[in-house]
Amino acid sequence: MNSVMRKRPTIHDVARLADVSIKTVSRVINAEPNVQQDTRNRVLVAVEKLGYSPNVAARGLSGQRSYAIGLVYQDPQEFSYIKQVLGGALAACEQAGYSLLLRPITEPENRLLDTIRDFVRQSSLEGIVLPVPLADSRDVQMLLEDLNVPIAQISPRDLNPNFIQVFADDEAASHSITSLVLEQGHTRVGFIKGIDSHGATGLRLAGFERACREHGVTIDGELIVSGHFDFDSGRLAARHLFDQAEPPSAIIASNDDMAAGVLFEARERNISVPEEVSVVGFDDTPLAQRIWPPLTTVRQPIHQMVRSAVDRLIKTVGGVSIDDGPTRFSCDVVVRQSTQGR
Amino acid sequence: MNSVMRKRPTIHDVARLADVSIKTVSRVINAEPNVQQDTRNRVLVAVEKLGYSPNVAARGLSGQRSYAIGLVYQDPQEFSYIKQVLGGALAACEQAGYSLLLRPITEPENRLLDTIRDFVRQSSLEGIVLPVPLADSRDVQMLLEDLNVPIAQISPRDLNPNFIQVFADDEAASHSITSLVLEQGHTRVGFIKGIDSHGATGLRLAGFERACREHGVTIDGELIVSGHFDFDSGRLAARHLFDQAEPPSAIIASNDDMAAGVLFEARERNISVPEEVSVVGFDDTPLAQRIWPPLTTVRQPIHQMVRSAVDRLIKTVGGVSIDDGPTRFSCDVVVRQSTQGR
DNA sequence: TCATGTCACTGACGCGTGTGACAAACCATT
DNA sequence: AATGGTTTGTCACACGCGTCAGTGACATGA
Repeated sequence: MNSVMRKRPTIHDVARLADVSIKTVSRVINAEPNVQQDTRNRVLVAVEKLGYSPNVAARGLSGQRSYAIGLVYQDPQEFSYIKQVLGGALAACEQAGYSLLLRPITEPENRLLDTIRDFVRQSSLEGIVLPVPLADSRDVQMLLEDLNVPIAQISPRDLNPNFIQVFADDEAASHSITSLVLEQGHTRVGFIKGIDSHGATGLRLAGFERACREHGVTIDGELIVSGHFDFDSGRLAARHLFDQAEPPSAIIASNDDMAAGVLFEARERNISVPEEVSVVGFDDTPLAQRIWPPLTTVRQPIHQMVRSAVDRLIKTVGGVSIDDGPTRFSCDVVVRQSTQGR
Repeated sequence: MNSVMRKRPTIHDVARLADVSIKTVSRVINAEPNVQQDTRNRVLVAVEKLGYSPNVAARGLSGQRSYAIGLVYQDPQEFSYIKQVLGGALAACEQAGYSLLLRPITEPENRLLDTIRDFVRQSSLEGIVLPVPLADSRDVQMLLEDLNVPIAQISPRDLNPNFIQVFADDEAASHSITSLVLEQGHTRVGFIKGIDSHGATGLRLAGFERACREHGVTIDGELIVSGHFDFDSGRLAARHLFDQAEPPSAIIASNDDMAAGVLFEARERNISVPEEVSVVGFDDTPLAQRIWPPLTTVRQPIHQMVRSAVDRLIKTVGGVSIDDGPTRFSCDVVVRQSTQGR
């Protein structure tokens, strides 16, 4: 241990160097008004010189704040969704000087509330980000309301102007991609729904149905099957569709993982894609480009959505009142090789 | 705002309820000796009753600690590796009452050191977890040594008994899976290396070569090509191998993403897998089960590896000296349908 | 001239916890 | 009865920052 033990500079060191009081330094750091320009400059120079950054612990202790927000998510097989949520949340937190704490949920449902309560307590969280499907849990909402912790919901089912909410425009996206398929001449189109409790599930189905109506294609109830947003349920659904007397010539899955299941099942049955059946997914996960054929799919701006939500969450906990209400983001259709006309 | 504003209980509240001094509560909480059993129990009951947990900010402020460790990682396309690293690190942190802070790296190399320095400073990190390839950066190592922050390296290239390091037994794993292929009768086996700076790259190649020697198969330098651990480089490497006068009947890729590239390229050329060429990967990512055919691959116990590393990191920063040195974990071969005998 | 208000800045205090010195009470063993 | 260890309590202080009351200095208007 021959290296010099440099202690972290404190606000006092800065104050001494800039020849002002610590309060003035504090004002500069926190961008408060009422500081003369040249005083402000002196302080900033001193901060730079010492490499000062405020001690989060002390700041939190004194201000009764933690500058921490939490992200609670269900730990899925296909992780790319959460990866993007994470990225967006981190970006927002970093910019605002907050730290982001993670809590993946794997426990059975009954321990969920305790887990979240402990999470909030232990880390004194000031806010919580809830992606689907947790965003929809009434219990969780009530718990956090009770704990007085504001939440940001990512794509929840129910609109609520009192909460911070962001959505992808699932109905429009589904309408776009369905129209694409219909305009390629498909008339029997299968649709694989997601989990009913997801808000996106209903909207994606609605967009599908609207596109069908607009293109004068009759909707066959037999062609609408349920899935659970995972690979296996996609396979199962595909099996169901392929086994019909008059199977569809195109299948729209509500996410990429299920679309991958469809491709897998088609492959097992020697049904060629896209020649015999077109397949589309949702989400544009990395998987979409790695399977064969590469998936035509819809890309949601998840990163930006979450970033926007967390920005607002941070403003809220910081005492700035906002009135944006729920925000809806538009999606892009990404055409690849799993679709073709007939 | 009609809900009662319950304040967080403090150590004083616990002391009052248990009818002891705060010092004694502190002794119990921090597992210090010299507390009688029934006193300890009284305190624990009070803690339970109040739902008390020590204020991290105050504790950190007082003890000059932050109870935070950081995870710095390069943000790759294929995220499942980091997902597991994250899981292992979180598990270790949660158990020890630490919080884990994340810093994905997307910036150009030259800002890397500044980014890490800021990260450590701002959050007063007590330790840092470095997965590959960051674990290998000499610059980063020196920076953190200079900042006096211990590091845990996940699968670094160079053995160093002074650092906390964990490894998968890549040589043995590669030997196993290569033997599997050779015993199926393949004699021309292609091998796609990873990035040279990765420690695993050399070891996986070594295991491959040892298996070849043991099975009396001559190693053709033409069949060993380089990749970068990503899908595109896997495709490129496959192109190179398929274009040879005498192409291999089996290809071993150093990770799943590259193996997926091989499958993709084979598919584009109508080369059937596994009938005409067997393909194996490494890592057992979710992708391995979703592409067609499902990949024979190697599963590393990444979660456990990281958990063990972070456990030791936390012990180290907590002042407990450890003498385990680098630890090596064994891997499992997962046989699926991308390989067959000839 | 004086009252009033605004601006720039100061300094003591408190946030909740850990630490360490010290003392008091209790216990078991000589 | 003397000794020494164990258990518990008391008290003061430190940690670094935000808060808040308060102090001059200066300008404005009556």
